[in-house]
Amino acid sequence: MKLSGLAGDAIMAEDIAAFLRDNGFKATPQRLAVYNALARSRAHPTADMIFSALQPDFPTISLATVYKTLDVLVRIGLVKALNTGEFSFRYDADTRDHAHVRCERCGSVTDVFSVDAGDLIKEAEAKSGCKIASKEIYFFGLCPQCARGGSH
Amino acid sequence: MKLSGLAGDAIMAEDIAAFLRDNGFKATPQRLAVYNALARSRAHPTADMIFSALQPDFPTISLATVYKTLDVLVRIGLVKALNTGEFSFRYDADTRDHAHVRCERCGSVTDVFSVDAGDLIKEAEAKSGCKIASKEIYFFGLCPQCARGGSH
DNA sequence: TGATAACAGATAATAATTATTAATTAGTTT
DNA sequence: AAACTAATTAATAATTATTATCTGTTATCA
Repeated sequence: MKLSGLAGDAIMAEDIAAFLRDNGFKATPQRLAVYNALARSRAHPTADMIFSALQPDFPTISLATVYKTLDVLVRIGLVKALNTGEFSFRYDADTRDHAHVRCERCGSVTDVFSVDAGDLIKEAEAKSGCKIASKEIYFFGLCPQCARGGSH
Repeated sequence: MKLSGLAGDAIMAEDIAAFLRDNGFKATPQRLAVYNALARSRAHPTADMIFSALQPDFPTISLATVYKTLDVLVRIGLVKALNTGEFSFRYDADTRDHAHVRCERCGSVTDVFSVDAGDLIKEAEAKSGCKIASKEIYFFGLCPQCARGGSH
């Protein structure tokens, strides 16, 4: 089975269920709920933010379940973990290659697509002698709102 | 006062002391020791690793002092904090612009210099509408030793 | 040299994440 | 469709990284 990973062409819940099963995991309501909450959001939420967002519909879900589910989703490649230098990890259901900007005023994290990094990986391999599989690019500054001077 | 930030042309301990004072901080033996331990290392150590490395010479230093010192050093620009997606922060006394590779087998973090493909920041600003001040690039894969097949 | 604000060290507190465990459930087998 | 079984959940305890507090000490400067 193949999944696009494109936020634009929405991944269906049924696809996610099948993909979990294909990878030897059970497709539980909790797992689908965590994935859907993440896919629905553009805020790159933390585990705790996802936990809070699920409270209305899944009042009995445990924070530990959210953590374990995110770990599973990252391992099977449905979700990416972001480390923007904050107190905790953020997560992104959009697995397309893209960079992120963290706003140093309001703390928001914005996507940046099509930053043409050329063949950074090839270049880095040549320079370092490492075998590189992936990369992450983080920018730091002000989001559009904060840059315009601050209704924060 | 101006500091090069170049690991190659070694920053003297006396320079660090003066730089701390210029920025309104006291130049204590503990602070110089933390800076020197970091500058001496190429391993991008965590606070705890620095704390351990200082035990022989500073058996009474506190882990909290190491954390507080690193915070000061980062704030005055003598040190950079790295988020390589691990459990904790790493630190680098080499403040020149460069990327890092984390080895997914042995956990080491390797420097990669001169991978700067064009003006990523300008491009990202145009694409995202953000005002960007800095960037960090992280690669993930295998370090030279592990890539060669594993004396880990 | 003495005054004083900044600092170090000890330790408690907090926050994020992981481990444990007993009860439940998804997916399979009859 | 009912039973089986291993995976999973929820609750909670434990762990780990980091920060705050507080008291005695020290670097700096007049």
